[in-house]
Amino acid sequence: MGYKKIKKTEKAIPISVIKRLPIYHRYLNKLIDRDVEHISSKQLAEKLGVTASQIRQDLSHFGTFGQRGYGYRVNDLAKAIGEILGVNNKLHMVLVGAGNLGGAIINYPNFSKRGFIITAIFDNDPAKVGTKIAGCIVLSIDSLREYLESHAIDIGILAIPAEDTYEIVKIFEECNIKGLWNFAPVSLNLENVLVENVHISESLMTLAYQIKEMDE
Amino acid sequence: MGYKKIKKTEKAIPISVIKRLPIYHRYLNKLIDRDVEHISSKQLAEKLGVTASQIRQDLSHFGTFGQRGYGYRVNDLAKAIGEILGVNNKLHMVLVGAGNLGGAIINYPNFSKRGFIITAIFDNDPAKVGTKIAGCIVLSIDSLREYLESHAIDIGILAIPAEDTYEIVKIFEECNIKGLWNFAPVSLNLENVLVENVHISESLMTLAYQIKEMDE
DNA sequence: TAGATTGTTAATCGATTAACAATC
DNA sequence: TAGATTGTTAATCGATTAACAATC
Repeated sequence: MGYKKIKKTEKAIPISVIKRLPIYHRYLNKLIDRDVEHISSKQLAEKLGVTASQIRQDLSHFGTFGQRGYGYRVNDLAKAIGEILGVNNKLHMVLVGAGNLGGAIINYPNFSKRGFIITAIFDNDPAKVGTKIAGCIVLSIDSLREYLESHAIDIGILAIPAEDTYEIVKIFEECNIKGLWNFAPVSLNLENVLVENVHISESLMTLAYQIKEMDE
Repeated sequence: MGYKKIKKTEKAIPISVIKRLPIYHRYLNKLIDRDVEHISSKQLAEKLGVTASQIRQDLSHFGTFGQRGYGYRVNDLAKAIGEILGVNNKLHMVLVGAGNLGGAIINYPNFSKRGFIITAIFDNDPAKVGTKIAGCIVLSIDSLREYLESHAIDIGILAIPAEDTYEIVKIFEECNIKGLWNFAPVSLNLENVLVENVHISESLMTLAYQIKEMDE
């Protein structure tokens, strides 16, 4: 509970707004690839399954980006949202867990292009230590703390089983990590660390529920 | 847009409530493993980072599950939520994309225990066709349509690149799939298919934004 | 019984949508 | 100019929190 820091800007931006920005950003970049020059909030809304009003309202938190009567220049808007999100800021990350999921994350497309740099991988399986995944060497989990103490790491990625989570999270907390991107099937809520829980199996259960309801 | 079907029960349950149920469910099962017999909404709320009021409000959509002055029997509540979510219903799924992410999904722990059955894997890489992943054979993407037409499949899992998504989604739509669990970096919004978009890279960008804000 | 905690109603808060003047 | 579409304010809608009587 409790704010870590009061923002300087007038009002805090709702997290629901922030969560939509990357979605707008991705689609705008797709439009750039297709050489689309401009788009109205209405057209964008239809493509993304939101309302035009919501897009304009969301953007208004950050400034004015369009032209009345014309819409938005795709290039300009993509760039503006990219800047808001800080897509060009470099963030250093370490991955814990060199299993299937860890491999999938590290191989995720355009990851490094977006400024996300994985500098080391850690695993507790001696058979994996010393091997390379996507050009990055796997280190022993025993060296995680020392590594964090001697490198400036922003984000820890947890791709580990639920039962190992507590122990690993403790190390990250004690080393003052800024954020954790958590794929472990555990809901993390930490006092001093920003956490993004990727609730993979929860999302499947939500889908399953909706299918069940549809069938009556 | 538009509702597919009006629910028979008095009021539709908000999706925000449904999304929290699997989180409660998972933690209750953890408590069962630890032989915890009962828990109050207050205790549960503290552990999960929500309010006690919200937990009681959420549960009240489905009935009454606790005892005043005592709290909830962990076993009973876990079972009740499990039934609401339909965790014992079998759902048949096919996975499209036998890459790292596909492998991670199919190896996700307790997947099949929860009634989620992956019956086939499809890929467009001839080198992968015929191989086995987690005991399941990889078929050619060319046979997806025929497979869907001849088997009762509830959910399609998309673990494919963005550029292949449109083509594959079309097949699923035409074969009247009930739901799609989408890991491709595209926002899907379909008229007649329930979609759960797992916005992996969007969630990282959200975390990155928050870290940037924290640093001012 | 006295203390605790639910289930539920009411109050608050926040987010989405609608509407429209401004203006390109 | 006329038409289109923004940016923004106001209205609506929905979700969360607070409060408390019911009751174990």
